[in-house]
Amino acid sequence: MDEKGEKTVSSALLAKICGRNAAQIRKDLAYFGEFGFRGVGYSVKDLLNNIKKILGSNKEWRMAVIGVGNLGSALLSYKDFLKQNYKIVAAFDIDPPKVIGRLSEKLGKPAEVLHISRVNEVAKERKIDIGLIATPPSEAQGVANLLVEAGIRGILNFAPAQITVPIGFVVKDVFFTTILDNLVYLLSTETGDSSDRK
Amino acid sequence: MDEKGEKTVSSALLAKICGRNAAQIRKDLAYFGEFGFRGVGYSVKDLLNNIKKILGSNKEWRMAVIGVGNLGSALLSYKDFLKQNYKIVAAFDIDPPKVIGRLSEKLGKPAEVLHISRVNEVAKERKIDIGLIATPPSEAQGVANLLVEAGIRGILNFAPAQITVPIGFVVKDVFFTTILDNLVYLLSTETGDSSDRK
DNA sequence: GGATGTGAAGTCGTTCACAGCT
DNA sequence: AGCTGTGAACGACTTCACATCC
Repeated sequence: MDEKGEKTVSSALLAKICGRNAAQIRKDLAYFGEFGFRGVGYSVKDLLNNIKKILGSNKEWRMAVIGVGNLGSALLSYKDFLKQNYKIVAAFDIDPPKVIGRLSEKLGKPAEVLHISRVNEVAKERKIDIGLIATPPSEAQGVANLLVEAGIRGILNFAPAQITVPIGFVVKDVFFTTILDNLVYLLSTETGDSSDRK
Repeated sequence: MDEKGEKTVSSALLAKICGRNAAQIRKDLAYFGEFGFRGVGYSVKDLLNNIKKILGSNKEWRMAVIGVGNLGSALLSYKDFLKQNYKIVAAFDIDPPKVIGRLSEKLGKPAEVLHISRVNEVAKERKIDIGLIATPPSEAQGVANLLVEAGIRGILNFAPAQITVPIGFVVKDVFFTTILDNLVYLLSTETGDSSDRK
């Protein structure tokens, strides 16, 4: 909307777009502050900024990929689709030489992949906020421990393994198999519902 | 538990394992039928079968990967971690020759990747139930249309694009960026909460 | 007039607590 | 005695509806 030059937006319009109730939109926004103007709506620009502040996407988040196999490579090349404020600033693997060769072929330039043992040092240097675990499941907890030691507070875990971290750290799992199970449930109940529920 | 030879399990134990309330477990199970025995608990074997039936994981689900780039390759090699009842039975791309070379190197055997134009024909032959879209976002809707035409009712969409399908078809998105946004929100609220909420 | 912010009402899901079966 | 299945109590979230302000 901002790009389209829209100046204001109403809760009713936002609700329509998101497929929710307008009161829901207002309640949720009002929870974080008074962003709107009665009789007018919300300033698109201000609302955007406020939401960014709320979600933490006003600051740059620096990420490292750990495990440069198929999935890790996909993440590295996926970076074009990441929002501006996410940056992949390092890649680690247990066998960088092997991986670098494969990656360089693909990317057409020598890729930098560091040995996992350097996480601690590099985390400080490059101010890494978040680690993306893309290792085999057997290594996931070990890698998580290294990340915790390195003071990296956020972990996005792609390995199909349960990971635990001390309080103060946050892990979020990306288990596509769970979503697949969900899809299959919907398919087998045969309701013919095409919506995308949680 | 079944593998460990456990014969029965109580809602209290299941609740502990899942970190939920025991009544919740009972209510949820009771919704689908009367699986338990008063004074005893649930038969592990029976419960397992019943849950499989409910979730639709008692039947084999045949899947195709569409788009064999980094992500698609990752999916193809991920198959070891898939449950027994999920099978990847085909891979499609717009440029199979190129992809096959790259894949074969990796897998050490000539990989079979078909041209996307053959989806319709192959979907019937191989009884494909589910399509995994791993193309660039710009191609996602087009591929979805092909899958729909081919009568593939389930789509797991990895491309960062919104896809719509006719009623009777089901799309589930795997947007790891959404989970990343969520992680970042938790990190920036600084609550130090390490749990893995929805 | 028109859209927000918000108490009040309503709805939905969770937990309690116990009757009933093994 | 033990544990399920479930009505009733409870709590949380959603929607309504309107006073309030631009």
